[in-house]
Amino acid sequence: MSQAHTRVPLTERTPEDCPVREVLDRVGDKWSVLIIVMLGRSTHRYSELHRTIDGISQRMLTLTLRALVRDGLVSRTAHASVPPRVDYALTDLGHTLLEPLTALDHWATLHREDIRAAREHHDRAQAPRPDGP
Amino acid sequence: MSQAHTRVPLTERTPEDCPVREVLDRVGDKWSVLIIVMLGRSTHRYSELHRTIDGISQRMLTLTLRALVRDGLVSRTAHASVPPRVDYALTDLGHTLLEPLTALDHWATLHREDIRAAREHHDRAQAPRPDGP
DNA sequence: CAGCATCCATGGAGATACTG
DNA sequence: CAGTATCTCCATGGATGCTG
Repeated sequence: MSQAHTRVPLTERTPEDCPVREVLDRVGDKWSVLIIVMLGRSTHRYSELHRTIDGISQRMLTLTLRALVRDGLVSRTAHASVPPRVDYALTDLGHTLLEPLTALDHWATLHREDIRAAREHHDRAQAPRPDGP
Repeated sequence: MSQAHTRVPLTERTPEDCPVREVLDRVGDKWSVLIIVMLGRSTHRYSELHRTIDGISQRMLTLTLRALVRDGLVSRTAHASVPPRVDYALTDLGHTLLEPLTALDHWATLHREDIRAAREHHDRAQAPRPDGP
């Protein structure tokens, strides 16, 4: 870790140059973060994730897991037992991602109400007036 | 800001309970981060953003800016001059978001090659065999 | 149990043309 | 200059049924 930063603060200007965007492209979808966080706590089987995540379809769970495995963030371990058993766990790489996500989470927890407030304020500002414009 | 953390580490389990997901829902889209980062450096006018972001359509620029303004992350200042001039800037709230985004950026910069490598490795593993399966 | 395959609805996002 | 208005396309994602 000596040359990694050629001083490109956050982004240059194009979506492709931007590392943050790369992460968000992989993890900014609807389910990845949930899964990563779940696996950050402990290893889980497919069915556990399916039950716990609540709202996710088999399709999306499978697709998302595959993507995460492909990117080396999650490991997949299939046990050749009679009722098949597959465990998913965070890789070391996946664990390192947990930290910046936690930072984001702290921000979100601290400011979610600010956003809510701003939005309501803004909506109230030029909202549809009940008795006409 | 004293009771904000009832100890919900990152997510409970549902997408709705999860603050991180809330942020990603607002900022995980294709352009928000780019804009936030641009504005993190300095105030910019509409046309500057449109030129600089490169690839963004007027439609998406407008929509994204509106959403950011609505959420209180960006401020919009219209100067009533002859050629209209509108400046966009980060609000204080927007600036605080810059920090966790920077954390994400550092992670991305550090590990983008790990992901690339993992993906290539994985793709090579059970890739389409040239001479049939 | 742990998926895969298929169909289908939604809306995110680009291209283009027009306006205050 | 700083947007709006339409049209359209396609990726995301849900529901359902089948399989090793």
